[in-house]
Amino acid sequence: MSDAEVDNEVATLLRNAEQRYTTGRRRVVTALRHGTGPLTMAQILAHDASLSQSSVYRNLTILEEVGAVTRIVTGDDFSRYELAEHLTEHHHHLICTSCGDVVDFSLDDQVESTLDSSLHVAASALGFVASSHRLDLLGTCQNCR
Amino acid sequence: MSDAEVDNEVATLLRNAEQRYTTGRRRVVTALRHGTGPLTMAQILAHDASLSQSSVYRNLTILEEVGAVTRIVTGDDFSRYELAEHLTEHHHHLICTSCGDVVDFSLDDQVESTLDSSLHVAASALGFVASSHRLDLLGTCQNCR
DNA sequence: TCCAAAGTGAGAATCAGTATCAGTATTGTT
DNA sequence: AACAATACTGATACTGATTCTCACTTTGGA
Ligand SMILES: [Mn+2]
Ligand SMILES: [Mn+2]
Ligand SMILES: [Zn+2]
Ligand SMILES: [Zn+2]
Repeated sequence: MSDAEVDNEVATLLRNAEQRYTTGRRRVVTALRHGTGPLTMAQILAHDASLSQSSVYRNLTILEEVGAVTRIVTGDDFSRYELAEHLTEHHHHLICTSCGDVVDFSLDDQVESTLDSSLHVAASALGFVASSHRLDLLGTCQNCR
Repeated sequence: MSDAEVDNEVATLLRNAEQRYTTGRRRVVTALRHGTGPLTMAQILAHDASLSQSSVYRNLTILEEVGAVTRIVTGDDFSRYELAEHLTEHHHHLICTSCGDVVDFSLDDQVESTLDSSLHVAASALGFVASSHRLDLLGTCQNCR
């Protein structure tokens, strides 16, 4: 999805929720488009010094509510935020247990689909209706070795 | 692994770290053995009213450090704690996005092993040394439908 | 141009989790 | 058994990421 298409889609999502696509929100989306993984608040603010922390938090919450942003929790003290998968692609996260850094990665479509079907079987055995999965790889990144 | 074996193993892990296996720590381990998924602080305290919150937090941290307990973060505001996988079995979590409840589930060994090899391939392509994976299924539990 | 509704940002408040510390329990030693 | 050294406990204070508040600003429609 091109930058313009993402922008369009975010605009639509916000409009449908009767929210405006303000400059601040555009800047947050731009920040999230950068980087190789989900970003922390500190990273977002570092990327765009014109942003105010309280507004970014508020806008991330709204963007998440309308389905444009996903909040990622990895285990350290900070949440991380990324564009929702329907604006990017389905992917997963490599989480460095040493420095906490998070980067995206993807699996073959075939692995994904066999995984998905196994998951649905396991889920329905427990009366659970599955909507999505989350798969993280824990280990050590290149820098930390 | 039987109750006694788990107890033994936890005792060894603590001893090796020059920590004692006190009554309070035994009670925490007992609480974690109950339930069908990782437990929140509130659930642990509800299971055993004799426990004091600050000591349970401290002891969970120690039990995690010695490798007896794993801390799980699912996205709501509370951490959850479970016995480490080498004291139970490798498994994953169904997370209800409505009520926040978390229950364990497992996949076929075969699915696990093909998944693991795909993950290692993807990881090494990015200079990442993988040590374990984490797989959650998000959806709606039986109660919430 | 005006108005009403939505958004902003600086600071206060919240709250899960952590640190402190005086008192208690356990271990090893004589 | 008595003692000292060390670990543990639990009430409480503190921390820090996130959320809330509210006076002010911006936006979009009439
Ligand atoms: Mn996947
Ligand atoms: Mn697995
Ligand atoms: Zn690292
Ligand atoms: Zn539920």
